[in-house]
Amino acid sequence: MAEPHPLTPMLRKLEKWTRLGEADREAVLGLPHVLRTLDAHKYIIREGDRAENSCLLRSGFAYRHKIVGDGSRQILSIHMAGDIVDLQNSLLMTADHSVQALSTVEIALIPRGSIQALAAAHPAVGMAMWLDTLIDGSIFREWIANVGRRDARTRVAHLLCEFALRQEDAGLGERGRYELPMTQEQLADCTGLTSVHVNRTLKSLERDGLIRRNKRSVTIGDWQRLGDAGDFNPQYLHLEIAAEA
Amino acid sequence: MAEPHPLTPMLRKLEKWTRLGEADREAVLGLPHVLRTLDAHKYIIREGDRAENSCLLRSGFAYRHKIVGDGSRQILSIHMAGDIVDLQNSLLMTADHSVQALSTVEIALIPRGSIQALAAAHPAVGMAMWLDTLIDGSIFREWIANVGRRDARTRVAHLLCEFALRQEDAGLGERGRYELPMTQEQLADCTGLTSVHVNRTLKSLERDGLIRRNKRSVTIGDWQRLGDAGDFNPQYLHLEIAAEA
DNA sequence: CGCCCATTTGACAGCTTTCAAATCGCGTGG
DNA sequence: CCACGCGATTTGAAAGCTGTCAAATGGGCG
Repeated sequence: MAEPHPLTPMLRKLEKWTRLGEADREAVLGLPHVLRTLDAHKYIIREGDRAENSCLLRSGFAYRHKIVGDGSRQILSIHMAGDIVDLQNSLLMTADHSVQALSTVEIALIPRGSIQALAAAHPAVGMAMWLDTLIDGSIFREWIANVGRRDARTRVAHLLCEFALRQEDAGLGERGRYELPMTQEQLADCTGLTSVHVNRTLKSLERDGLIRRNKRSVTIGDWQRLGDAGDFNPQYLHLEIAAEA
Repeated sequence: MAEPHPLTPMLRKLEKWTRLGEADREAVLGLPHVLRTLDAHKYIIREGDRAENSCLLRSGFAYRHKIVGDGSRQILSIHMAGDIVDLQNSLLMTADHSVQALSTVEIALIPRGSIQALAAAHPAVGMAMWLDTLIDGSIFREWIANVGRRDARTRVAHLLCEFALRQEDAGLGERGRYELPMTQEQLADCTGLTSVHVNRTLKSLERDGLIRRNKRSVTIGDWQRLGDAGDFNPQYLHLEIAAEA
């Protein structure tokens, strides 16, 4: 009957690679926070805002993006339940991008000062958060390569593979079939393409039997072939690899 | 006459935003390390390698890159004296990209275990390294937007602006004129273009009076106009902004 | 049932790439 | 001091992937 503690997903995330002591765990759960529920499209943070909070995504999906000079949008990453979306706000003063809800989301806002104090008082927790940031960086690097050097078909297939594994890892489904809560326009903004071309690409992948689509759900017909088509090597997600001395 | 300590640049980097205590400083300088000098083109780390060391770049330039399925290369970031290039190696097990020397470089290799121990024993240093990682991430995000949503001219101009500010910040020159130690092919791999098109773009920027070139040195004729052409907002570099509670 | 947004589709334009070949820059050897 | 060699830079012409513009179709919701 006891509700699980609202920050449990954060603990799960941090303990995926690091073992925390009891005092560390208590300190994490003891973080002050404000719970919010936001509808799809609502902003969680806006580029240029003074960073006040870090944000734990407790349920739902969100995305980070930037608007460039000509007004077009580039999505930088997609986040799902358990992700700590704005850890950089703990140390950087100004948000350099926006974060928006993709679906209805439940979030916990944690004041930056508390995150800093936690890291200072509990180095093991600090290192776990640092590790999370490092993995974030690894995914960003893969996205640079994806939009910079792959053709449309490969980019889209790569993105579909990434979602499959991350959703599976987050316990939200299996890699063979999952919900893709994004419009084709949003997929286009992830891949640096146009929605028109994403549509053609998706249909091409479907025609070739690599995926099947139904509403917003994606079924991967042939994981091996989709991975090949997407030049996908999951190593950059660091799903398995633990940190150790 | 006393040689400056080889790890001094690391201290400079870490103390740019954070104030460290005397014990912290000593701990950083006390890090075990191996000094190396590598010629241009040599690998500092190869994708897939088991990560053993983090690497402080003491002088020279280096770049990180990935090779995608069709064999083409995407450069992920450029590094210059003072940068700590492979901090992610401290916590992640496997290198997900390669790092190569762009010029002759002097590096210091620091065992991952020592970095971890340092972060555990000196939380302030750990947080400074974390902050460095966060800024890295911010630059990666800007690069995603750059290759994903800007046209060739804008991408190249943006890159030139970034180099100008970063070299100035690193104390290697002034923003109005600096050495660009890269071939046009490498510039192409930074921007997701071909070297042919980079060449045309550079000439176009030059023809319009935004830059002048001489060998590998770049003079920025009109900083304002180049910044506009490159849709450049330096905020993402977090050059000024300090962390505070 | 009707509105609105997302998905599709077609024709055409255009930015970049590709493919080659010429020129340039510079260190090396005669 | 000049010729040679090789990688980098330039240039031109043509092809192609992706974007643009419009319009039709489809699906969910009040």
